[in-house]
Amino acid sequence: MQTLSTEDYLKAIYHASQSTNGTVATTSIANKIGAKPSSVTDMFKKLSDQKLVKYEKYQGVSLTNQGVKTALRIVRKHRLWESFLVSHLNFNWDEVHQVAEQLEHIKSEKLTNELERFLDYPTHDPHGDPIPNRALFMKSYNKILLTELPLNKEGVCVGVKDNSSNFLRYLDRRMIGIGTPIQVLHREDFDKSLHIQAGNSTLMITKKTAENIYIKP
Amino acid sequence: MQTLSTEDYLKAIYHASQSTNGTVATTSIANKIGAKPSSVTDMFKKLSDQKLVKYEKYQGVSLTNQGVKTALRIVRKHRLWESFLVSHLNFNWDEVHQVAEQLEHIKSEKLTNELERFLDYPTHDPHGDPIPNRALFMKSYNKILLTELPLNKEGVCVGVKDNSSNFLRYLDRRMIGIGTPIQVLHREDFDKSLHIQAGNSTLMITKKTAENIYIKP
DNA sequence: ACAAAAATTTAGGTTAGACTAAATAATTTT
DNA sequence: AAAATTATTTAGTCTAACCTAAATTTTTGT
Repeated sequence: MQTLSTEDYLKAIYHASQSTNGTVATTSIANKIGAKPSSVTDMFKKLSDQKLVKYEKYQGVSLTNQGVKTALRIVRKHRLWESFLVSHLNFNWDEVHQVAEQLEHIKSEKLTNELERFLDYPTHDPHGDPIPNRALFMKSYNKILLTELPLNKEGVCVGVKDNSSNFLRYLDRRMIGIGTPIQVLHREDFDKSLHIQAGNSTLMITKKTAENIYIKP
Repeated sequence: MQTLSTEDYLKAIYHASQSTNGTVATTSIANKIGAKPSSVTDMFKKLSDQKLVKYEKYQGVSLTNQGVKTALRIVRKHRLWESFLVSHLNFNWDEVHQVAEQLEHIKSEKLTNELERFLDYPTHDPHGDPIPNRALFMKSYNKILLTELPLNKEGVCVGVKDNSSNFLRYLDRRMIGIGTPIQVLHREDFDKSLHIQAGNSTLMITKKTAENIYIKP
C-alpha cells in the first residue's frame, strides 16, 4: 500500500511532466511539494524501487506506465471531488483545492465510481481541467491562451492556468468564469493590456491576466 | 495539528467509555485499535500531554472535555459520511464503515457543515446511531433490546448493537432494517429463540440475534 | 575549455507511531 | 494472605518521511 506522501509525489511529478517532455528535475518537485531537495532524492529512490518512476542519478525522474496510472487515479479523484464540492456543497471554485487535496487520497473504487455516476459523468472540473474517466482516459479542449485569440473573434473561457485563490477570486470580481464568452476588442501596444468583451461587460485586463486564461475559439 | 492516529485513539476511547463508566483500560483500546498494549500506553501519554485524556499509570484513561469534543467531531463526520454513502452513492449499510473510517479524518468545517445541510440535517445514520449536530449535541432514541420487548407489543427497529458486515447482511436477508415494525409472537423456552413478525413476514430468530437489535417500543 | 555557480546526492540525525521482550503492578485464585 | 495470573509499563528497536551540512556532479558563463 502506498503511503499518503508517495501519492503526493506522483501527482506532483505528473503535473510537472506535462510542461517538460516527461523528465522532471529534483528541485522542481521540491518546490511544488514544499520539501528539501534531499528529501525528494530519497523519495525518487523509493518510487524507483516500486517501479513507479524511472530514475537516474542527477538526471531527474520520469513516470513509468504504472506511475502514470497511479497519478491519473489521484487526479481523477481530485477533480471529481472538486466538482462535487462546487455543484452540491456550495464551495466556490477558489475554495475547493485544499479540501480536494485531502479527499483525493481516500481509497475506495466504489466510492470514486459512484461519485462519478452521482455527478453524471462530468468531463471537466470547476477550473475547466479534464477529468479522467474510469479507464483513465480524458479529453481536453483544443484551447489557446487569451493572448493568442485574434481580434474580434469570439471565444469561450474553458479554463485557467493559474489556479490560485487570488487569481480565481479576481476573475470572479471581473465576472469571468468557465463558459463566459470572450472577445478581444483592442490590444494596447504600449503596455500589452487588452480591452475585452466578457459576457455582457466590457473591461480591461493586463497581459498577465490574459496569459492565464484558456480560450476555446 | 493531530495526526491521523490520535483521532483513531480518541474515537476508540470515546466508544469504549460508553459502556464502562468513563474509564477505559489499555487492553480494551489495544484490541479495538489493533495495536499492542505498549503502543497504547505510549499514545495515552501523548494524549495526556495534549490534555485530551486524564491518564494515571495502571489506572486507564478517561476523556477530558476537550477530548470528548474532539471525539464527537469525528463521530459526527463519520456518521454524516455514512449517511451520504447510503443515501446518494448506492452503498449498503454494511459497506459504509470502512470508507467512513477514512472520510472522518478530512479536515474542513465547511465541508462537514455543508454535507450536513446537503443531507438535510439527518439525526441518525444508516445504523440508527445518532449524529451529533454542529454544537455536538445528539439525541438517541429511548430504545430497548428486542429481547426485552413484551409479547405481542409492537415496536420499531431503530438500531443495531453489532455493526459487523456479517450481521447486517444477515438482517438484510431477513428483511429487517431500520424502521421495520417488529412484534414478538412467541418465545421458545427451550432455546430462547423468538418467533417474530417483522414487516410482512413471520420468522424465527435466535436469542443472539435479538440481543443485537434495538427497538423503540 | 575551465572556473564558478547551481543542482543534486550522500551521510548522519530527528520524530511519530509502531514493535518485542523484560520488568513491574494489580487482580484473582486458592 | 500468598501465589499465580493477568494487565500494564519500561527499555530499547524499527521504519517512513522528513531535515541539515558536506560532498559531488552538472551546467553556465566567459
